[in-house]
Amino acid sequence: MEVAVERPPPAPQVKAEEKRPDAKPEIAARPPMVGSALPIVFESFPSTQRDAAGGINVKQEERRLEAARAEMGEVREENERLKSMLSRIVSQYQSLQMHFLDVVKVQEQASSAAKVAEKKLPVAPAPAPNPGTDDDGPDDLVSLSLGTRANSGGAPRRKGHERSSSSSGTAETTTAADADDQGHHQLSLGLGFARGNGLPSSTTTATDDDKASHASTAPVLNLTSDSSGSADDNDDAKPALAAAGTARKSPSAGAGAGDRSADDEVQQQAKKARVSVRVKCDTPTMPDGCQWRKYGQKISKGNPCPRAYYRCTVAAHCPVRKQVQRCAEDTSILITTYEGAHNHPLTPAATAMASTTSAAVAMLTSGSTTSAASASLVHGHGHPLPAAAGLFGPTTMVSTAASCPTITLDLTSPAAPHSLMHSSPYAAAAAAAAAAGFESKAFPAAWSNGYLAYGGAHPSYYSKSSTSPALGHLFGGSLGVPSRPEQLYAQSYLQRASSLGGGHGAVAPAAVTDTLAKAITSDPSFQSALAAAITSVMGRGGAAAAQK
DNA sequence: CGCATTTGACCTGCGC
DNA sequence: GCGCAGGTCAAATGCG
Repeated sequence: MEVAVERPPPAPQVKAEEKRPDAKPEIAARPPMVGSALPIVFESFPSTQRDAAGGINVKQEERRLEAARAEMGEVREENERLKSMLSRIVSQYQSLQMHFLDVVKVQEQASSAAKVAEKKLPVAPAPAPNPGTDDDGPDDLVSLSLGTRANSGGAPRRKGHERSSSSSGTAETTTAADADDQGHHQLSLGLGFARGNGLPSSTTTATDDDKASHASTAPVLNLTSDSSGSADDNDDAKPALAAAGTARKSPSAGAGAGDRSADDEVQQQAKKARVSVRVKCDTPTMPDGCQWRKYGQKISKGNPCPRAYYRCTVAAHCPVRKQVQRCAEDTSILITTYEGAHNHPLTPAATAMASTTSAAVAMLTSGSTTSAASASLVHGHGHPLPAAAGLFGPTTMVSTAASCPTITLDLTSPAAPHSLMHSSPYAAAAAAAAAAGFESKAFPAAWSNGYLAYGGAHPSYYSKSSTSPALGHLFGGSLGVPSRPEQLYAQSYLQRASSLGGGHGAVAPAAVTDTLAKAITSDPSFQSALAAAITSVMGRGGAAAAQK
């Protein structure tokens, strides 16, 4: 087994990054979140503060300036602490990965010895074990590709809805190369399952898709859910594997699906898993950075609050939908259920949420099927659902009993951020978000200064978004999505390792918690962006380690 | 006037 | 097969 490496070139992920020529891959080299390097706009000291007589209340202004300087100093210190913490996390990750690679090597040696002994057996992929079994071999390595899809130059990009789209002008597949051809970088939300070695099917798929989609400007749909795809892959050998319990029962399932259009199939795949997010929110919908159009409302059984149905309207044919419903027990809690994958560039904040939810979907789908392609998450050992719990922390629930398996990120329970920090940074962020109440929409001066002005440089993204553009700048435009599989791998592995190791892997100082709480109270969508940021940072460390 | 929302009708899947 | 519930459609309505 080897770590699946899908490393697209570090193309700009969002337009925000294009505005930052100084952006560097290392987080430590980034411009500080708050510092003199940033064009801070002192909005809180406008010229209108001058008195009407034309004189200046010098004392008052000086006092304010001093306060602002002190505040900046504090934030700078926090920033330094954060940076040191991140570097520590990265180094710890690297050592963990070295250890992991050692283990992998030992396993590879063992499995190669076993293969020598079983030379008679065909090479065909064995039927996937039940999720949770520990006999995932190296071949079962599955990695998750989340996010930016720059032209990866033939790198495995997709495994799943492999299907010839050449016969239809409504093809839903467009490759990253196409996106580049069209002059925009496709920051998309992809859940790709890439084999750690070989990848014959994905490679051919990419080629086919390239051919088919060159004539099309259809948008990308990257949610590569596993059941159908794997059924397509293996329908001759493992027909029963398609019965993952989530797909609509279709007699024509498989590569030769006759009546079902490609669009339908994509829809089916996108519908398989959902992510439900529970947050305390006073607004009608959770500000997640996307534009939504309401298309229906229903009173569902057991809840007097109506359930609203929204469709993403950022792109014309974006398949993403969400359901919004208030909790029956506590109407201040908003339950937002996301379904599908965006086929268009996202704002950083929306990307963060999308990556969070899609990562949850990845966890879910990796554990909800028995296909070989999705035998388990990344390192493929143990129980996928616990793995999901490890990623998302104690505030996560996974429900696979329903026809549409749903993973619930409960950001309302007042969990203890400090303890959660030990097991999952994401959970810590979620808990911090919960502790912060997720309610304030006001930006304190420290956050509104500079960031808003700077981040607002991309009106095309934020013209109608309900989410502050500040987030885009906060994360440098490059943290929206863990763009490489090893990033998620890194995240998952580090979290697991750190939890196994008694929590010494990702211990955060209390100051970080304070920072989180401060930031989260600044913007309701910060928690999602933060989650993606942590994911990305850790992933970056993982990528750096993988290159060594 | 165009767009978003509302809302009743219709469709589909699932359980009995 | 029937009924129920969830989900979607589309005409009507409201709003800027």
